[in-house]
Amino acid sequence: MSIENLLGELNQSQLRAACMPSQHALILAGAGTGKTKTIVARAAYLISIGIPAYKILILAFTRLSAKEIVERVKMHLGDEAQALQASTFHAWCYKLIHRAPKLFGCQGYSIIDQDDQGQLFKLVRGKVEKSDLPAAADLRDLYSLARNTNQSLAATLEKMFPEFYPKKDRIADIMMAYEHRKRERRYLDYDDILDVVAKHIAGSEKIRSWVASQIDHLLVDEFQDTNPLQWQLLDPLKDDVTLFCVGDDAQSIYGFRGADFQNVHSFSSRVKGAKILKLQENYRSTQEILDVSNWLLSQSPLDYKKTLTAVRGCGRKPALHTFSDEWAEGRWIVDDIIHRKNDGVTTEWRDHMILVRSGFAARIIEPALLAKNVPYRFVGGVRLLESQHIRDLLSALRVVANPQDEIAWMRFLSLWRGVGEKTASKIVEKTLNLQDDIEIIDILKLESKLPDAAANAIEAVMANRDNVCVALKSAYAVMEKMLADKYQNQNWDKREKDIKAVEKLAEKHTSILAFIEEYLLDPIHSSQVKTREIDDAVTLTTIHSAKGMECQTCYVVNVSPGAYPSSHSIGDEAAVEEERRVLYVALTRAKDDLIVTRQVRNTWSVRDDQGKQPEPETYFFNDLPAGLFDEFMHSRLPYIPDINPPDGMSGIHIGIAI
DNA sequence: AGGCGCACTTTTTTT
DNA sequence: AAGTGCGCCT
Repeated sequence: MSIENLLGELNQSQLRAACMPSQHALILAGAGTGKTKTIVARAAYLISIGIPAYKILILAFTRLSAKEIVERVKMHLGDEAQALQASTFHAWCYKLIHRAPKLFGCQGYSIIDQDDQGQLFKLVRGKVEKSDLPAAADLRDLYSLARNTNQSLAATLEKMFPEFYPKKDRIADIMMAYEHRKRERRYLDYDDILDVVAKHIAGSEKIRSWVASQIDHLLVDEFQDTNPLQWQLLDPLKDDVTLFCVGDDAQSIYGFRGADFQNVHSFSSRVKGAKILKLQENYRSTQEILDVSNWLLSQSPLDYKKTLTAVRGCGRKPALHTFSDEWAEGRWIVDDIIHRKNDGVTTEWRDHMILVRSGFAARIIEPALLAKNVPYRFVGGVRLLESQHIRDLLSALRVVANPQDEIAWMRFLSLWRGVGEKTASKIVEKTLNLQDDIEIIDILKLESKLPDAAANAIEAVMANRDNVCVALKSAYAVMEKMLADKYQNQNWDKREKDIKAVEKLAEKHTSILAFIEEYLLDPIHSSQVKTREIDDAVTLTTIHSAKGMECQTCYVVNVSPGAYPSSHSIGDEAAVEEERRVLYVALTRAKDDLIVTRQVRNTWSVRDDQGKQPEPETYFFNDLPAGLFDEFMHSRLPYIPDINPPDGMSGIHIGIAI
């Protein structure tokens, strides 16, 4: 295909955006209006008028969508687009640091992920009463949000954990201790990756112009989900780099990570001479689906100024099904998929997408899919390198690659029987300042509490430090027994398969650190590994991971009172509005059929002392107008939002279709 | 003291 | 599935 074909597929506003002169632009594009298509066309257009592909950088939100955009451009232009780059903000910044570590003051640093960050907070927080200070994970989230939003610790604390506000001085001490420890151990956490680059770009003209010289055009997808820290990265480049930002403020769903749609609303005042364009025609869905989505937004106190119109016109009416409990809901969805495929409503498994709010919620759907042998892939589950057993194994590699890696040492040492937190930290004190392999092994062998296998595992990795795959295999050979014992009652069979998968991934790498860092920033999901060979499968996904996706038939699960909005958000208007947008994103994924399901009772919603659910007055479907959905009741209980189940009957009702 | 095993809760969302 | 609390063991 050629550039002419590609541009020929665009409507007038898309074409105007794609073929803009070299000038800053913000494209406000509603759901399904061809956002990705426009970015693809823009990149292809720029290349076609002679901009070198390597001088175009596309920043997308996930690596999946980055990859997709590049592939689509390549499909149209072929070799010309070979050098086109697309990545996430994190991957882009990491590459810069990696290319010039000295320039950014990060020589010899290694990246730690969220889990490691939590471990480090645990170390510096120490053991205290649970009510005395926030948990380590909460301290980490607090720290991260403050950085991503460029706000003070005090302000962030007041918003996030007001009950701990009086302890802000002690919490500040912990933050300082964390930063000190992090520097000392030469760790970079996820936020550091962006922060380090942002600070250096802002602080050094030399660095700024070096970065700017690599890029002529910067195309940013999902702009509504960028946060102030990310804007700090873009802002200093705008005199040399042309920005093309695409977003939809009605789809901003990353507030918990500091996403700030000020980045959208203030664009024209921040970027002088910026052109603002709008894409309003929806090509994805039928009008009935958009009616529901439009209605949801119209109920908001915020004015999104969005009413999508379907170019495709009318189709089938969305359905709303109510069940007595989540198991009946899950079973029905799977049966419905099977019926649709059998009846020829759809032809492939891949024509179906099940959207859940949380990875946890998918655990109800998965067994139902498995029970009926429906092939599926789960997007947004546990990432391979995040699972405990993989981290256990990798800790042996990490301490060899970087003997200063305290977190990895702690994990590796505490794996062995007889060694807990205290003994491990005593051993770490001795090994931490050593660089020499032989000295480290000697120390480990002298520890009476540590089994010989521990030293053997490290020795095996040291002997193969330049071949990750062999290092992994030899470490596993020594650690297998211990790991099998540790996880004997926790799906060891499944975990063992993951380990084999990691060994396979390692084949493509030599350096241990490069291997780990690639998959930290570019995560592989464990379910992806298992089902890679199946290419026709139902997609099961969290709504957050479904951004940018679309599907013929979409099931939006558990749109129950207490879930939309989640009872955790009630009382916080901004949080409730974000939940509304989450639901909006879910509804607008559907092309032909939208099926919303819910439960009479929501098992997980917060209850008060009497076991009653909170007043569901904020439930998004409270004032649902008749006629938007075809409604179906599968429960013997009538649908009453705030119901107290009679004693002894909770959760045992089997749904009967009426 | 330190570690282990058991029972218990408690789950947003992601780079 | 993983974190936390508690009592018992070495």
